[in-house]
Amino acid sequence: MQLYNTLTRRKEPLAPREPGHISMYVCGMTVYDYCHLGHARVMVAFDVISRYLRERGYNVTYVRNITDIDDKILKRAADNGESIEALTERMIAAMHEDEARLGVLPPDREPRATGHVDAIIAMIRVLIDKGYAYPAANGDVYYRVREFADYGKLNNRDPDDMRSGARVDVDDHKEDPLDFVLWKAAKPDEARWPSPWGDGRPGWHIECSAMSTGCLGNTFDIHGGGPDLTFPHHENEIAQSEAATGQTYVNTWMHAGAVRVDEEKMSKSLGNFFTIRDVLVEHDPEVVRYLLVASHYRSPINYSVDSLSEARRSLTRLYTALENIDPEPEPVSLSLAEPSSGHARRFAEAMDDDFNTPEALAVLFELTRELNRARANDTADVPRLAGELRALGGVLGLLSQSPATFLKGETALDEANIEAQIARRAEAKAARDFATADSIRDELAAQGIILKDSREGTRWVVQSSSG
RNA sequence: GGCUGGAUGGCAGAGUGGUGAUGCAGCGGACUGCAACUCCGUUAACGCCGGUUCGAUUCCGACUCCAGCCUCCA
Repeated sequence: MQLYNTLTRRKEPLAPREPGHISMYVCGMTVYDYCHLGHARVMVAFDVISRYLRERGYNVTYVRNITDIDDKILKRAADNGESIEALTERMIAAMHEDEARLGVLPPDREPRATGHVDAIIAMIRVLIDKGYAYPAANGDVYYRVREFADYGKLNNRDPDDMRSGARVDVDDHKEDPLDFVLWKAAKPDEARWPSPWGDGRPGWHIECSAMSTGCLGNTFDIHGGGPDLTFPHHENEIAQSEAATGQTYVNTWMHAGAVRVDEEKMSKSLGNFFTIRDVLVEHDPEVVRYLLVASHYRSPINYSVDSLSEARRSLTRLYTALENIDPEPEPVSLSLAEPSSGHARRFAEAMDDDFNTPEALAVLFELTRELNRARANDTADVPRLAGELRALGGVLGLLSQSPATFLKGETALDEANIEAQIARRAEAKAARDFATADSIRDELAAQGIILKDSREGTRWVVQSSSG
């Protein structure tokens, strides 16, 4: 397998530290608000990655943290007049709900910053002892960036070129403007933990260093996150972790592409974000997931109503091929490490190449065509092909619902009435009263119900208003 | 200004040194009472200028434009 490594800026063969086992840490959410589509992209991207690695035979330990103490959380809780804990618990529950609806499997571990303050303090202490950090007079503790020779290696940045003051806050308490905070002294009435440097709370970057190495060891295989985390967050994680342990922190850095709206980056700070739950009011979660998987995980994608309806039409083609399979699709065991069929092999080749999901989807469509052909000819391959389509789709977290559910939607339609209309139309057709038959079909069409005649009778699907 | 990445047919989106991505849309045909679904066929692309090569969309260089990061952000 080949994985693109942000650190080296090229694809490299996957070489797990421990044969057959992959340790993966992904930066998760700061839980002060609902998740938006940018979060969805990261969750889905690494969900697909972990699913595929497992399908490929690796034993994966997937850790994704929750940042549950942070300036934005303090502010939001105060604005809402609720406790920090009430806010974060509410948002964590919402996040779990959102990801479940998107078909994202839970990570193996979900450590929270507030649950690892001891480990954070211990790491800061090591950094101070080694001369990489210093307590300041105001009670903060800072990381001494100039002390870490490799600083900037992830982003190809030279500290000497990062003109102090340009966009970095000049802070009297720092020795150097590039230094960043490891421990933040608590102001009166702020949430606090005791520490050797006074009451306070962890800085943002240090929690990931402490939790990732705590869960996975000083060196692990894959570290992932959103596109905007490469600097400074991940650069700082490297500085902290490698200074503290003296070992390589991460072998492969992986970053998802940005989600844009109207050609502008979607972000909380710009306020142009769509929350997952808002989008799911109008759209099937699997359509959203399809949209996210239809582009390579590193490419930027533009979110729009049009792109969603196109995703829906594409997914409809896959589900249509699986509709009313008789006999039932065969359960297929894929064994993607040594694929048996041509489709599985090409699917695996695509995914082996840095998780090329668009190419993998192309294989699903080719399989779909073959399945449709087999159905038209009534060949014995139908259950096997259908089972294979389902199984390969499942690796991407797609095709998980029944075709009828997807195609007919969750609408509160009176199915008995629809069937009665269809029966009435069948009678009219039998009597060659096509005017009546067509008017019945038109009436149903006006309600968004599309009829499809076949040898076995008439089936119907709902044409989504959103495409 | 610095650092990354990108520019592919009407749209979305992979990929490749010489032949078909794929999906949606279009066109022709089959199926159908007519449609829808499906199938068969088909149109159509590689930002710009140089270089390497028998041959470049693919490799190299310049240029133009776009995006992300450099500030909390997934």
